[in-house]
Amino acid sequence: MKDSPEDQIVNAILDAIAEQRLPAGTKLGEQALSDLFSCNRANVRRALASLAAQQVVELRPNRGAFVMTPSPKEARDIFQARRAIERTIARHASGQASAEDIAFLRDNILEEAEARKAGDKPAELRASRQFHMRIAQIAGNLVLERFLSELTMRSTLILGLYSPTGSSSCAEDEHDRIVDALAAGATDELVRLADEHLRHLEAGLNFDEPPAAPMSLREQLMAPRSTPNAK
Amino acid sequence: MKDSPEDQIVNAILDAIAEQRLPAGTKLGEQALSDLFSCNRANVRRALASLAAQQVVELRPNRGAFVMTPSPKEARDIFQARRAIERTIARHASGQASAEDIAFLRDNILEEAEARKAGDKPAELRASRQFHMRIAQIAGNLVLERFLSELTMRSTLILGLYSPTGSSSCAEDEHDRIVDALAAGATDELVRLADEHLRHLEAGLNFDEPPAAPMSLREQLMAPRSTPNAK
DNA sequence: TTGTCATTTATTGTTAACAATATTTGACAA
DNA sequence: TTGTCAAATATTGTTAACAATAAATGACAA
Repeated sequence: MKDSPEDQIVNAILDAIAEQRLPAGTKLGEQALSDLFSCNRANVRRALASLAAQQVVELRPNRGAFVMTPSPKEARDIFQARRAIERTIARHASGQASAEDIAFLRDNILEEAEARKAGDKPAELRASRQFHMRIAQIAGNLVLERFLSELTMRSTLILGLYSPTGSSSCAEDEHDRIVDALAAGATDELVRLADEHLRHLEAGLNFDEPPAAPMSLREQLMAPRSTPNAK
Repeated sequence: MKDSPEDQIVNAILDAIAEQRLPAGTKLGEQALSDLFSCNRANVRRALASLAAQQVVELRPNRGAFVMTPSPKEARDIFQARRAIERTIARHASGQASAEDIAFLRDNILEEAEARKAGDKPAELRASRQFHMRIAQIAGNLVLERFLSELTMRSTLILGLYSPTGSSSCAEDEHDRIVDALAAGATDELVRLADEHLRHLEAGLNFDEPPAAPMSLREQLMAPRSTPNAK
């Protein structure tokens, strides 16, 4: 059961984006990737085509592949779609959660809180994402699960761009109450909480100041310092 | 504004599937495609990777690419997801349709009816699909629009597999009433009609007899006749 | 005839070389 | 210094050849 090199690349990039290690706008050079994963460029190319089909990567002809930079309008669309899908998921998950599911989710909340306290952003984001995805699994619809997977990925990019650092992830007590409703089989309550939860997340965004300029790998390493130019 | 060869292939295949000219299970050979579109295999490969990411094509390692054959369980998931998404779309489209939108939709209904009378299945399917997609455009959410595009594509495959030939497409009077509700801005009514419409479509499926065996291009041309074997 | 197996053929997977296109660099002039 | 332009470099796009794998063919034996 070994993954094809192409899947490896796709998954590695998706993971990196989900944990905000790859910010929006980062250039994904073919050479760099084929070196990293020690495979030929053909595989890299196919992987990038897959990611582009999922709208996670933008393919500019003759320029290369870049991590997608969602516009404010796209951000709105994505969160709107997320609400529609997560509400549906909540409705179908209600009453379907096993004891292990509930245990997993409670444990996951602790994990996220710890990561937040420790200042480990990647771990925090990973836990938060797992929370939402686990509920999707409970709902048992693979199509909705895949859609949500794509949307959480893009949400992470949005948070990285438009979130006044810090408010970027979910309020943990909301997760708490969601598990309570899920365990109690309170469908309407669960749907309401899911919707509210996402509205809060979206409300924390700030589109006023333009997103930080797209970075290349070079610029990330050049240490911007305090731009020593001026008059 | 010319399409890249890769996009051409992707769109040609999507169109063919949407009009049921390419049935589920058809093998998509790399050579055949690169000949058809007179491009190199690298482009074909990337196109197939994109289609696989959209779950419209299945990639079997060392075997090639095949038009996806949705299982009954997948069919259920797909229609469930479609209801969730089209309901949301209906809600957002309500009150947003321009006069041209309504005119287009009314015209589209006629077109579909004519195609049906003429026995032109591809034209009928194309019109029906356009109907749903136009409403998605009115709703103005590109994410939901793309999701629906993928789901209608896969729905067509499902209808081709599990529909007792004939009932395969939408009841036209339902489309009529949907346009009425859309034009009147009757949101709740519109959502209800959309949901019902999809339930009717799904109810017409029959999973009892197994889907026709996966076809290769050869078998499609060999003229199956009445299998002259027996005792 | 019918089933099995080795051989042949076709198809997919991989790699490398080359062409076309951007990007960077550095020289030069204002 | 600052702006512009040409040369140099790096990156993406295309193509062809080869290797690995699966499918089809045909010979052979029962």
